[in-house]
Amino acid sequence: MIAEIYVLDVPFHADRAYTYYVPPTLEDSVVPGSVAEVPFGRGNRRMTGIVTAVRDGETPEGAKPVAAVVGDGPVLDGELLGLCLFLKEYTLSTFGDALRTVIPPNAMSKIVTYYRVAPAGENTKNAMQALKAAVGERGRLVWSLIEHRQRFTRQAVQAEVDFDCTKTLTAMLGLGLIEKVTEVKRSSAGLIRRTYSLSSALEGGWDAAFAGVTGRNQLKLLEALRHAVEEGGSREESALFEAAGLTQAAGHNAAKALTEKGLLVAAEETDYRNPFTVESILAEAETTERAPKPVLTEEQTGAYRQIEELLTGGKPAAALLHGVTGSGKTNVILAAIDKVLEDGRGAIMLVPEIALTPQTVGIFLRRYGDRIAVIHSGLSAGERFDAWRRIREGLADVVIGTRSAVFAPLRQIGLIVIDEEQEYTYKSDADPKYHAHDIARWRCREHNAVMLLSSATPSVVSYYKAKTGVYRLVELKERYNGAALPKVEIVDMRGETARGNLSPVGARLAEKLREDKAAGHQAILFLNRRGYNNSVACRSCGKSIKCPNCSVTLTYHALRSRLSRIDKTDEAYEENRRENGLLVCHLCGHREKVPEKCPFCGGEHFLFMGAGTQKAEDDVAAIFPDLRVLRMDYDTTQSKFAHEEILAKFRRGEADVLLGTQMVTKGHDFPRVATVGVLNADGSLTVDDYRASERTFAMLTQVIGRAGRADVPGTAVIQTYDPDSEVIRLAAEQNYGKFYEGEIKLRRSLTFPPFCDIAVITLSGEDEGYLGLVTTRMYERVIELTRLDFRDIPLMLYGPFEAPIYRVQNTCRMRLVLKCRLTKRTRAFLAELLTEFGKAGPSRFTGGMVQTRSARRVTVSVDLNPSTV
DNA sequence: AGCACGCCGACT
DNA sequence: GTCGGCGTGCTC
Repeated sequence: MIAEIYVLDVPFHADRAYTYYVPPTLEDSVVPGSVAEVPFGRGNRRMTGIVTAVRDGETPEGAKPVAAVVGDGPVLDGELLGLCLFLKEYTLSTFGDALRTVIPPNAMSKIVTYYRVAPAGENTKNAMQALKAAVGERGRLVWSLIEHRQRFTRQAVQAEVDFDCTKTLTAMLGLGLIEKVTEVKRSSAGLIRRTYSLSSALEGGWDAAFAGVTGRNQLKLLEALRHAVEEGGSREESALFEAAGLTQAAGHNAAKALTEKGLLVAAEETDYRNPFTVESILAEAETTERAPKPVLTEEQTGAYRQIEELLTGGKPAAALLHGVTGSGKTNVILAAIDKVLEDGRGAIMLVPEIALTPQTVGIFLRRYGDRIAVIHSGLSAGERFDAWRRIREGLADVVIGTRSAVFAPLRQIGLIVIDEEQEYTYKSDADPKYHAHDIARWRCREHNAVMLLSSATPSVVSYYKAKTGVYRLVELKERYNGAALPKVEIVDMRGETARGNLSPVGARLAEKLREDKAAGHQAILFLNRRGYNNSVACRSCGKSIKCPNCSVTLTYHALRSRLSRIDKTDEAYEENRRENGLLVCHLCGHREKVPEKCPFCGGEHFLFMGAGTQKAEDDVAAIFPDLRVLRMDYDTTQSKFAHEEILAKFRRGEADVLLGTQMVTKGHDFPRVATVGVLNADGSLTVDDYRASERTFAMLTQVIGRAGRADVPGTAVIQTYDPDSEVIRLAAEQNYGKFYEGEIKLRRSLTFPPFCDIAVITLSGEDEGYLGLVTTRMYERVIELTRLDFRDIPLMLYGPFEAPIYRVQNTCRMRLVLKCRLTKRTRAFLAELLTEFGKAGPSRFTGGMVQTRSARRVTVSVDLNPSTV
């Protein structure tokens, strides 16, 4: 019997099925989807692999035997195995990356290789002598590092020395000083995490604790804990044992001893609570009753009927539910899910971001209760695995979650809903760079299920597919419960600036804020830029201060929550800035003080330009001292539950204004909000991306929809420097149809999606010159291949370009952009390119023109239809 | 990626 | 002479 096995952790160009033979003893357990331990490579090192196929037949020349099968039974069923293979081919990723996306890390046993010091024997002393002779000073150094460790990995040693330690370790291995061990790290069965902390009853803190201990393992454990506490590491049991270099058993003993001495306290807990438990939602709703089946309006019923028809058709299908804000799309979705559940199948509902859509989640939890599994990036590994198992075991059959929830291991899928389908969070930007739409479509085919995209402002690509019959188009045109659309006012900010109003809040918006306050209403202000000032420029030479590692200007962030408002031209103001804030890079996190002198010309005065959310908050507070402002942006939502807390506070009426970035525009439903203000509507239009209009339209439509939901008549004030903009005008009218018509014409004439696909090849490396060389070679190779072996695929090649942000963390990035049609054949071409590059290595790829060694690292990645171009 | 093999220059 | 750095090739 022979098995096809994908070995994990191999580079792209070696990532294929390898043929192993199955020893008779393993014939029962080697099945597709099972995890195998196999010898791989010249050294036959133990690697983890996934069996993708099994068949009878002659053992081919050179096949090695499967060493063992790990875990109980296959980790992947047929569908998910197929999904991994699909992901690999579709996104040009490795099988291993695909696998790790499809299943949670805890679900699979894996093989770990490490070294340990051989038990001291007769020949250790002799070996030490030989060691010195064989590997010299390096051997001594490595030995001193590992001598007292129970076990260690090569990487751990490599991290501490500046030479290649592989040879030294190999020599030690040969001398019998150390031994190599492989171990199967079993999938985690339990979900309880035990953490340790220093006993609070202990007087004298760490010093006292260390004074009370003599045992070596105990000291190691204590030291690891102190390190974790002081450096912010994990205090979780196994992490501590590992950091202390202790085996599980030794760690347990040490921990037990320390606990008995009263020095340590153990706590069994989950890292943090899942905020979306049924209990917490029901408690907030002050009811334990399940939400009843929603009552549909006539129009909603019509929409539902169309979807029902697809659901009962027994064939895979896709539909786009296009409904204006407030038309009750959620009701239609709930009805469709009810139908699917009645038929004994499950449903997946994707949302752009869980933390920003607590209301949607709440609605689903109230309706489906314990049948729901919630999946999002904030889950700890244990929580994620727990949710995954509940789904796989059939305990949960409604899954709601972000992008990765599309992989939920439901046995029978009836419906996959993608809410706010145009959101770019559905595209992954890490390998495998998949789009949730494509995964949903593939799975729906496998399950004869329906993919339902839903949005008030669909992406142009999806709407085109609906218009051309690829998707069924289902439209909702009425705002339900008759709520009127908010009144939209477009304010020309050029006039404001001319009148000397430098505040990001114009006169008209200020007036509305006053009215709202007087009437007891609330307002939302949106500004798509965080920080205080966008950039800081020298008054003498006009140059702005840039990040030393990246090619972007630094943003000024105030450290104190409020800077006192002083006249902008005052020198004292500048001094104030210098003392109370920092320049921050939004790409790499670099921070520095505002310099005393301009690094270019030595000038001593700086201009602080452009307003971010921090400054807007300050200005609003200064203009309206009695308004209570809540700011919600990246900086104020870093702690756990920060989103939820800010939103809850605002909902309870503890603030008058909610001011923030993109995250204030999402589907929150605040009944008391009368006014929404867009402080700078042009910000997203000036971005150099063919979807800039589409994004701006969606964003403005969304913000406008936040105004005046219930009985409060709403107003949206859109401030812009380009009041004639067609996009802004159409968004104000909420006229998607007309926006689409204009946009699709443009896309057709310029050949942009949906009339082509875009593949972006990015090359990155630290040495600029060398990167340029490799990029040129890659460019030439693309031309060669498309003239020869791949003459048949139509494409247009652009570039090489510098990436829009050329340098990030000192790594330069070059790009080749291809307009093409993504077919099997195009993918094969790109795979060939990647394989050649990987096999040959950059040095031969450039024909031997090699520069300094350390710089000779260039990585290539391909992104198909990326979320930003 | 990781490992082994084989080729060169700089040392004892 | 040989150690170790470095390039090359291959992975069932």
